[in-house]
Amino acid sequence: MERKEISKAVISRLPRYYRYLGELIEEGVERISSNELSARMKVTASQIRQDLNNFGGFGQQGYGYNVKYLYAEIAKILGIDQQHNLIIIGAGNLGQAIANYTNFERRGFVIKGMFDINPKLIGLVIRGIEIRSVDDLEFFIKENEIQIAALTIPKTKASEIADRLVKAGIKAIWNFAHTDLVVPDDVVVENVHLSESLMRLSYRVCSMNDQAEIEGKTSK
Amino acid sequence: MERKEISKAVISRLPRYYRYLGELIEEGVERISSNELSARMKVTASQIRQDLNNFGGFGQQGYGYNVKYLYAEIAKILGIDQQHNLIIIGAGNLGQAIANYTNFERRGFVIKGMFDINPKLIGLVIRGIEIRSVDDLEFFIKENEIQIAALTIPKTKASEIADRLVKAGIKAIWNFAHTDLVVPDDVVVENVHLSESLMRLSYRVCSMNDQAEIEGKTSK
DNA sequence: TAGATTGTTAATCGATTAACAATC
DNA sequence: TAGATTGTTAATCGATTAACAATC
Repeated sequence: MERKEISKAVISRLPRYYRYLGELIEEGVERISSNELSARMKVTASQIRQDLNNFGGFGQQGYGYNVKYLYAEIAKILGIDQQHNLIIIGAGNLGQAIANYTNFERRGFVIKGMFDINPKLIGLVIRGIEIRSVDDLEFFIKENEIQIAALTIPKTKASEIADRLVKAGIKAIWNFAHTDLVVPDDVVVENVHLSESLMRLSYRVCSMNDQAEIEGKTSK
Repeated sequence: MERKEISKAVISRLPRYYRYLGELIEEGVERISSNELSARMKVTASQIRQDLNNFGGFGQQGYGYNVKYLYAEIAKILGIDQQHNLIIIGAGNLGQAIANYTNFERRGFVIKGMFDINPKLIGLVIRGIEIRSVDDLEFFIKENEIQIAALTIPKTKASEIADRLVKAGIKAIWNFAHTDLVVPDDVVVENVHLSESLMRLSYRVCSMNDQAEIEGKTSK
């Protein structure tokens, strides 16, 4: 069964399609054409059709796409129709923010436990999730069939913990630490580097300022 | 003064270069060739040279790049050699996580205030930053020359607050709400959509599983 | 059936990589 | 000077957009 490799660009657009389709369902819209969706999402209709056709023909000529059907299909593609067991390592503000975000659960991401090294935090319960000692990490992962670990700890500890996670058989790391983790090929790492995001923002603010200056000088 | 438009891909790589150069400085490395850096960062040397040459010739033939100099130059390009005044709107866990992250300050991002609508939070002080009522938003922005607003509030309130921010003269929004904000062309929006990041992770975990299954069937 | 809109192929555009002359 | 490595041009690769035949 030959599986065409899907480009990263396509995959990263899928969640956004999913979000818009969810909104359409809430609005009670039953069907939508690539053209209408294109206008809403500010992407080309061509791109929408190309992206979707990587996974199959979900539409119908002359009709468009059935919103609910497409929504469900994208959920399947993203794997959010299945349950994913998750742990959070690092029970600081960021870890707690994730633990408190109930929407993840609606997408099948079930937070089974939190871990920290701070004795003051260990034993606390957040939204029904207990904070445990990192000493119990390996045992807990196996016992609870944990697939994903969110890493919300300082970068100094990150690679050490990542190694332990890999050895314990974790499938994926959602990495918030400001460092690039080195893991085997069959372990997925998704980085959320907030400081890099903020720097990109800074660049754009500055280049916007420069532009305004130039225009101010030349036109008026 | 003709400014060549720099592609988004290049800009999004700059913070990563910056991070690696910072690590090299810590290690006491004085100079580095595009080839050595390429090996560390797992990108091609060609890409490094191309990326940097968008902004000027920072290297020297036969020598490579001076680490400290390049580090400082990238800081200038990103605008993190300047101070940026920032506010956080939404003093929940995520807002507090950002407020507590002292590294932002080292890059010139100074958090001047936090805002919330919850009376229980208003008046609290986090790391010297007071939580204020959103009623005071417009006054505070003008009084404190705020350029950037981090939006860590639920999506239902996001566009209303975004409109107020734009009217109050904010230059950039760091948007953590799960919605696309509509703002004028001269206002920058940088999105951090955590749920979309988690869905991408989910996709990759699932396609990894599929692959393992296929290989399991065909090879052994 | 006629009109609408998809699925898909072809054309274009942009980004990455390779190659090498310039130069420290 | 000879060796190393950049800056930059050319070649390749991939992603986006346009076009249109297929078909509901």
